Amino acid sequence: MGTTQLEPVPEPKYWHLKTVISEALDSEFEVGEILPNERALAARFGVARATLRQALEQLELEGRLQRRRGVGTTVAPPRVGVDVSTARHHWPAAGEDTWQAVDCAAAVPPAAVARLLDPEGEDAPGGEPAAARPVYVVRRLRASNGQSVAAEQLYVPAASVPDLAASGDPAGQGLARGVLRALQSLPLEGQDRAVELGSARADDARELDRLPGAPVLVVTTRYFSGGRTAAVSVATYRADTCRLTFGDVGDLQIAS
Amino acid sequence: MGTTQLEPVPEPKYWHLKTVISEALDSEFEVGEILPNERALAARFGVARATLRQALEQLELEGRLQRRRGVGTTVAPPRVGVDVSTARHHWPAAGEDTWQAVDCAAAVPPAAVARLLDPEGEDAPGGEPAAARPVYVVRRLRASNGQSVAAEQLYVPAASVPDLAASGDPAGQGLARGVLRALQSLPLEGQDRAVELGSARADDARELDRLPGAPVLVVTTRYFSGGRTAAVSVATYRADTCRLTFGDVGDLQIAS
DNA sequence: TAGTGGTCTAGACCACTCC
DNA sequence: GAGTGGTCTAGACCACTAC
Repeated sequence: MGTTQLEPVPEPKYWHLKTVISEALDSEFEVGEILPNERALAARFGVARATLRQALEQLELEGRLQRRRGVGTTVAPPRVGVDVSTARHHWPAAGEDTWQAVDCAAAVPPAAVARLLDPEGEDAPGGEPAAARPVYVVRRLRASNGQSVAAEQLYVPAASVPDLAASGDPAGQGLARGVLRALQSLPLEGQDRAVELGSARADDARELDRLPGAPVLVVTTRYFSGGRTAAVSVATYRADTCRLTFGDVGDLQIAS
Repeated sequence: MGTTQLEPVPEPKYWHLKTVISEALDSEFEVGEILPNERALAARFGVARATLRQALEQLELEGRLQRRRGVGTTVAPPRVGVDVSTARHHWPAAGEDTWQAVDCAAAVPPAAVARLLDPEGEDAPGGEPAAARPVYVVRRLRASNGQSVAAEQLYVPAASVPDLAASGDPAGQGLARGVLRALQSLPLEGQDRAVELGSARADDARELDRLPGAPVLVVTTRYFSGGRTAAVSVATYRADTCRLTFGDVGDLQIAS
């Protein structure tokens, strides 16, 4: 490309750069191939490194590139589709293949989650503010092709799993499985899902092998039982490598 | 906050800044209020403007802030939930309330869309490569509370709407409505949906009142009819202001 | 015209990975 | 230790909005 000069309404340099590099990725590079380093690329295009980085950041956001500190910038494979459909209502399962329970502890949920668990914000019978009531927090990881693609925290009020207290008090992974098992016995009356853009918290970022603040797709699910919100799941998916799919093909079978 | 010193494993400044500002937004600002300008904020926190901007960018990505050139930075209202559920299969409708048809033209679809329309990549009977066959491209806008939240291009192969050619050849909005009407008469056998992160193309950005490259949620829908993919919709939603909801509450009615 | 956010530069140093 | 991407600085100018 030699059209760097004479832009009548000059688009930003980083935007133009992004286009040029994107086309080069299509025609001259294979998946997994490593690009020249940022200083070399900046020199080649005659821009400051910060400007080049702005273009690379966009391409990484779009899932075209993958950058790793100390290693380099590589051409990313196409995003993997991960199924998050709600065709059949079901509780998070304990012995599931896609999700793996990692840990569980009792904790006070963040305010946003507390609002979902208890929209009216009513106090507990004892007068304790509902928002400050601790809940079980089950942490799970979702893998796909050996890669971690999502980290979830599942918030379960103790009231939703009353028989759990009787079964002693195992810790960590054992407790996680116990909570998931206890949920299975409840009648699931409906669920509710939302997807939005977020940035990875430090702990989720670590489990997803990303830096804190990396862009993620946050999937929030409410599970309804007994006329109440019995559990809330907040799952963060790597936005760079994932495409969330809602399979809903009806009576037709599609190859792909 | 005075814990700027003595970080044993110092987190990045912009990350710390983001946290501090985020807490300030919760406690000291109202929705719609304008913040001090970037130069003033950078001076107040003792960082370079670029560092401050990194924090603001993250907060904008999370939907906490809204920045407009020439105006300032304001506290954003909570994200609006927009329903994209597929509970009942249905074609995009012509006289719908949420979507408004804007335009229509015949064009060659981008390669990614061509692959969805024709997974086998088979040639047309005449020998013309299928990927180069033009399709109707209907552009629609989705508004919510007077704000444009999404821009869509709906790709409809001429083969999907055979009776359309007979009805003359209106232009623009008229053609758009004609294509949508013609789709209604087809039996819809299923649909398929995916959500991923993208950055706004220049034309979509203009219609969404954002800068090119702004983060968007891209919702791709395939409509199946007659054993084929009869149409493909690519809708880009403003990621900063939107939360995509998949209402699927079953037999339960939830307030909120 | 003044003030805002958006772009860009040319440096510097740090954290990390790999050899 | 060499090389990578990540963070940060202190400037500059531009495009846009509002008065």
